[in-house]
Amino acid sequence: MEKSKKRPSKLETPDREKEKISANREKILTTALTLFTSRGFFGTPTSLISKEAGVSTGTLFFYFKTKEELIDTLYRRIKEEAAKEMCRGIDKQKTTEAKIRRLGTNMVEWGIRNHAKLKFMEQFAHSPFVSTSAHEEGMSHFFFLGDLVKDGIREGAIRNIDPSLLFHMMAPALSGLVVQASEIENPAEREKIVQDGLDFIWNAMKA
Amino acid sequence: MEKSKKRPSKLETPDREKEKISANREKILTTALTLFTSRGFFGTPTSLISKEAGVSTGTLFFYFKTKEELIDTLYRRIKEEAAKEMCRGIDKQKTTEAKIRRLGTNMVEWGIRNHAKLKFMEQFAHSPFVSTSAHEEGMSHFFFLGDLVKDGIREGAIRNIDPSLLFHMMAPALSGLVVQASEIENPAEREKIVQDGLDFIWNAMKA
Amino acid sequence: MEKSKKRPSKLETPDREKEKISANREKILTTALTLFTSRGFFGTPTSLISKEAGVSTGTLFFYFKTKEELIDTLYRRIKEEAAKEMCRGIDKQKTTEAKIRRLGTNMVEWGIRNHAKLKFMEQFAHSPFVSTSAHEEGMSHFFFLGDLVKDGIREGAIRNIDPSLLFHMMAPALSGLVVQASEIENPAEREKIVQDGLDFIWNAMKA
Amino acid sequence: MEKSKKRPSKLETPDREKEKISANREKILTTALTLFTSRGFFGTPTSLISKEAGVSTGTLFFYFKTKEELIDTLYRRIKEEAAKEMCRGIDKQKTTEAKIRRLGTNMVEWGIRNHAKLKFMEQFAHSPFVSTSAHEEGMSHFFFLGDLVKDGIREGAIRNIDPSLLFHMMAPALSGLVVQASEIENPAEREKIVQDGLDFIWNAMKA
DNA sequence: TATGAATGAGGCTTCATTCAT
DNA sequence: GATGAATGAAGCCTCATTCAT
Repeated sequence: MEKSKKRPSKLETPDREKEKISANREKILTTALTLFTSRGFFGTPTSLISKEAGVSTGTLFFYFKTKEELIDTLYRRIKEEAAKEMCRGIDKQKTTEAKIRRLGTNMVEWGIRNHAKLKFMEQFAHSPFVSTSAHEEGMSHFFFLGDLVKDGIREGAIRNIDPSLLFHMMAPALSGLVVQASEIENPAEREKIVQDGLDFIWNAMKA
Repeated sequence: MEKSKKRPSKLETPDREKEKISANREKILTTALTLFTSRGFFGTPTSLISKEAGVSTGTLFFYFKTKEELIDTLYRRIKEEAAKEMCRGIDKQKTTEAKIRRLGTNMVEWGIRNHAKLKFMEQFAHSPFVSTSAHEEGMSHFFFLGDLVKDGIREGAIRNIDPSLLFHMMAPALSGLVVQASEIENPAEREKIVQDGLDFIWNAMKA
Repeated sequence: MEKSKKRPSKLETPDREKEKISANREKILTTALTLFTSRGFFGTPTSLISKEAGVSTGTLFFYFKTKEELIDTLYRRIKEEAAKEMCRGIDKQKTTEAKIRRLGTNMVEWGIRNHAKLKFMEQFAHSPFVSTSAHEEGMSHFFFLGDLVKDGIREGAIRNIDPSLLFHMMAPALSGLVVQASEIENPAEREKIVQDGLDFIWNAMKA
Repeated sequence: MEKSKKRPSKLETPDREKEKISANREKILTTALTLFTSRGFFGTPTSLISKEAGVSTGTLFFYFKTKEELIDTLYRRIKEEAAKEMCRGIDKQKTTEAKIRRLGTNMVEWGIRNHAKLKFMEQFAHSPFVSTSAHEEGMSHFFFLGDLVKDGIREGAIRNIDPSLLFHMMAPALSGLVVQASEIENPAEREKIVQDGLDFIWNAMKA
């Protein structure tokens, strides 16, 4: 209704204002991540988040207008980070198979280093607590996957089936692999699992 | 005044009376199923369930001691039904591949006829709202799958990888297929999708 | 969104269901009346109302969906009662002057017997806390006043000025009289004030 | 660093410094006036006032220790202004009637030019949000009215009734007139209404 | 003077659950 | 079996006010 007259930002603050940085804001996000994954969205009162984060209720609602906005922010961030991590080094791979395998490895490695984030994504991937717009934004980061698949089909490396179907079967399978792999401590064993899993996926889709 | 006229216990339903039958009870379960899938567990107050079911709050809590017990009952029922449906006619199939394919077709057909139940399973498969015991009981109905896989590996029909990993990649992939297929109206198109999906899965696991 | 399927009311309950009678409901209304007049709308937390009424928070919100609905109900009731009281015996008066005087006397007497209600009306007559619809309903009970004035003008008993203007000057003047009169204990003195006040009003409007 | 350069105290504003002058302070007062009249006291958070005034929360509380002090200041100012306006040119009128009529005209004209202030006075005239002391100070500006009435009675121009009663009936009637008149755009029509209204009032009180 | 992040008490409302009828 | 009024803990969020910069 009323537009905030956005005072001209001082020179010191460059214009990437979208994501203000603030120690408290970050503490809240980190704490919320942990709590949401371990207790669920409704199982985590905002009062608990602020207490655990060491700030007051007021502070939480100063940074996030609603509880939903908090989870949305978290969701967007993590999806973006995951997507970025996923495609790391993919363009250096020559074959489609190599790309797919690299992508899987990336995901597994990220999942192991970021257990909480992985669980968060698993839990809220289809959750109604996350706004549609956040879901869409989150999804958008993975569009490159669709392209990769289409290219693979065109080149004859991937079986010619509906890319959407392929995506909706491959993604949860990969997800399952990451979860299984990330639960294994021993690096050698884990490597074995990951390779088996990637075989599974690649066999499923290869032409 | 006369208490418990010792109801004639039919042979099929011995008196472990876990599942009392009553019109109101059923109405509550049916209503809850729809509401839970469309609004989520916390988004569905018990008062709404009872109102929509046309009974009083008291009645709901007469049949189910807590809200959790209601969702547990629902979960157990549906998992059991899904498992029963899944293995229908499997023993008549000769090869492992045929069995796997039959199983997939069963699931898809059931998913189409029982959209609400499918969504319910998707939503609450990993949900903390469902008690651990219900989750375990639900899972137990699918043990036969593990056996099927192990047999397949022993026979050399299925690739020799950790059955648990295989299960945790195959199950969500199948799930994805059912969801995708059940969203397609045209039977011919759907059949195509299903076959492609089953190819995907079988290629993934075959030796 | 969803219409309550209004079960067929049992024979014992005649169909004037609009205003359910319930000891608790009445206690809440009475308590709220007192508190609102002495502390204002925002100065009176719902928790205080329920505490003073001797019921739980839940009970208050069982009978009134929101705090606003509570004040609305109160407002409608009191306006209706006041209007009913105001026109008591007016049709028995022959002249317009007699009618106006009778009406004034009625108001004063009612105001003295119902001090809290009088203050409530004074305070919330133009208040934004009361919904527009309640304001309109409340006003509607006083339409007969407009008719009375118009009749008076037609008959030549009242000066020919815009009835709306007349109403908006007479009403608050009468209101002022009631308040002033109701603060006087001694009946004789009070009677004097009332007569002076009515003279004031009648002289103002008479042709 | 140099503190209080001992501002040159103009003769008109001796240093009782009750009313500091500052652009920001004035902006806050103006904004608050508008917001309070359109949204009420409790409906207007201090944060909204400061935002709309284009200053920070801190600044608002620098000039006004509390929210109540803000409304008090506003109330005192407006009452004083209204009273000053009301008696403009009254001493030049010879008869009591002329004085009363002049006073009414003054009020109406001021009310039209200062709609927000008029509404503010209407709304907070009996409000508990305004401190008693502010109410008393505000009232004191209108004492001259009491004197005018008493004089009128002594001279036989005004009917001999309790001046307090008269005041409490006349004031709201006049108030009603101002509101009604100020809602009319057309100057000629308005003039008509004002004259009718003043007739109403004068007839009410004349001997 | 001016800023705006930080505070925390307190307000309104929801909802699972009980129990007398 | 069935009803629905009653309960009260707990949740989300607002907002006046402070204070370090």
